[in-house]
Amino acid sequence: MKGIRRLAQHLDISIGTVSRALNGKPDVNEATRERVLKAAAELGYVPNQAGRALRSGATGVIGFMMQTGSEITGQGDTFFMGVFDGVQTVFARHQLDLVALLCSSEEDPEAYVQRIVARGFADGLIISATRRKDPRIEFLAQRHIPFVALGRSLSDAAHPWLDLDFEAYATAAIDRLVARGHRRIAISAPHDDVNLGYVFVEQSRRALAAHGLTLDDDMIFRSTPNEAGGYDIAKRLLQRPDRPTAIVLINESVSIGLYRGLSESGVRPGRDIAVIGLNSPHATFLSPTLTCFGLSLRDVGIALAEALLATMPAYQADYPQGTVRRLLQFELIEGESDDYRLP
Amino acid sequence: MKGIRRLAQHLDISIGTVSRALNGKPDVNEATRERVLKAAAELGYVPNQAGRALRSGATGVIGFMMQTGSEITGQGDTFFMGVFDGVQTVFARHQLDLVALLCSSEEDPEAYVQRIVARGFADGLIISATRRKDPRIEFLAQRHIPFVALGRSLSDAAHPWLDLDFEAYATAAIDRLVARGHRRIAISAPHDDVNLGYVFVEQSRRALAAHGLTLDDDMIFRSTPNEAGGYDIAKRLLQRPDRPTAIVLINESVSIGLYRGLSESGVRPGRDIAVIGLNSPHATFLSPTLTCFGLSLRDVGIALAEALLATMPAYQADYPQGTVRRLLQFELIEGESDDYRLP
DNA sequence: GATCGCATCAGAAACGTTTACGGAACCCTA
DNA sequence: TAGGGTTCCGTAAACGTTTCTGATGCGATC
Repeated sequence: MKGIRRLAQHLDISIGTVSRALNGKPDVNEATRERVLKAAAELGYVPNQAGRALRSGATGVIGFMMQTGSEITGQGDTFFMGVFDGVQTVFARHQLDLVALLCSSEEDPEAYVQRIVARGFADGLIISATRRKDPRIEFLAQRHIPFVALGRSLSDAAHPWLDLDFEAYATAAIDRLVARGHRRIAISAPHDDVNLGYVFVEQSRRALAAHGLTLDDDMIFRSTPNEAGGYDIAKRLLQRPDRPTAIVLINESVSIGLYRGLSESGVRPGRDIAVIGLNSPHATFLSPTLTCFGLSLRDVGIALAEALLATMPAYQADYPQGTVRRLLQFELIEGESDDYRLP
Repeated sequence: MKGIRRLAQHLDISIGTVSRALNGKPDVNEATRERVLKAAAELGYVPNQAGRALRSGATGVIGFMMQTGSEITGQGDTFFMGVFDGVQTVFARHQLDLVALLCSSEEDPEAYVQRIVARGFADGLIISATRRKDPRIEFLAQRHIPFVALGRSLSDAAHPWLDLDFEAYATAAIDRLVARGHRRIAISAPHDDVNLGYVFVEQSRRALAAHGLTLDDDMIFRSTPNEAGGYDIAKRLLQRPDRPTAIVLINESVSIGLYRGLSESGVRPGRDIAVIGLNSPHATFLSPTLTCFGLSLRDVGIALAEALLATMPAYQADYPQGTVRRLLQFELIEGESDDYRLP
């Protein structure tokens, strides 16, 4: 005898009642419920996932989809670890378990999502590394699977999403550099396919225009969003006759690579060139310290979790239902890397 | 009509036969199997996870347990991503899905594992951040749950594990520094509770002894295994009258923090002190470049996957059964940080 | 020509849970 | 006392698979 049957037998009670007691259903005597709860704890009873999922369709699991072995997102896992932490603090209140769905770079993300959904693996999904055109979104929206996307897309589907305000970042960084006298400002840019890349370039252009400046194409340094990319940017940048006096970067890895590339030529951030970075947990541990914009990853996670629960009817008591669309703001962390000023 | 029933109806065949055809069972005509496979692909049929798990106990999922929000393991950045990538390349050959089981730091890891197992969530487990005394191991071994531990423990249970050879690292690093004339060598150490901490300190002691040197207690710099810890080490180290001339570190975050702490005082690794680090993907992007020992994270993942499958009877055709216990070796990546030599 | 073995398939039970339904006991009211 | 409501609980069906047990047809064997 196993599972709920064992528990029922032990209490000399029917399995139906045990189930109702455990799930907080109304029609069960409070005294009985106490007994059941106590016995369950003692016997270490945990409902079998498969049985529950099969009958009720609910798994108690939320999946966070992320890609492994991928060079395109450039987010290391300190990023996700921080976000996970935030998500979990919210989910813990609702007995929801968070698991990371690891989609190999060998597999098509859309096929992966379809598989996961068809298998009935999770009650809801958080998808990350959203592309501008992302078929996962249409698929999930059409099937009414509860989900939230970390990153905007071009999709028409009225789906919930959360994103970091890269426009505000571009504006703030450029304004800061212009105020310090810079006129030839370079930016780094990842693949246009991810939203950050597109948005960041366009907004930088507008921010410069607001100061009567233009963003020349050769001031846009495209690269892979990792150390090698940053290193490469440094090399390309240094051999320019009209070398930019400042550069705005889009993640930590690029910053570290750039630092290395510059230092090999004796060029020091903050003294010979101004550098502003983004989302750099190590910012204060680089040398010189990196001026960057960042935010609490935990807060990102919390916002994600709340946005997801807001789409799930089962939680409408706690979270006002609706499709959340929200931009999270960065905060400035001042360092030495942009101390370089021009008259 | 849904699921396998729909498929069976569409083919005018019984559901039993469909199931057997899909699962490669022997007693089904090859022509029928072809038809079933074709129809399944066309209709996009994917077996429901819950149904399958309930009946057969097999989920097709392997869980990689890791802790979030924890300060103790100190494995930051790309460590897990690299490992995942390796694990997946092996699993992909067997239609196994890898998911990361995220155990919040709020929850007791043993309770978490019990919950996951009782729910029948996965067919096998990879546990990381193994402690010297780790109740998860006894629990899993006793229940005969297929699992492999990343990291050794003191457990008597004859369980499979995989670990990095920290002893060899300690020996190699110390030998290298001694050969360069160093006599006052410091080491950094994380919590003794994680195996790395214990093993590393003890082996460093032995390695020094082999050269007629002793490891004084005040040359063991305990710290949290992150940037703040490394920074703190630098500060403590610099105010010593008998300042060590070399230091051996245990991960990348500590190295970065130490670099920062040193540079604030104008002390430069490789010129004023010798530094050797461990497992540092950014090693060549630091300035000066960090001499460190590292290995392919992908290989770690592959070894983990193979060790796990070697414990699962279902895969004995491909992987000789047995309990793998294996130490993975580091390789030296030479940098500038240990250029500092003494006569 | 009866028997056996083999290949192939249909049918049904089982996995552990949730939940719709109905029944028993009890209290209240007319 | 009959009727109706409420509270609590037991029963059984259902979820989508896998797998066990037979059944059928057919060729080979004696």
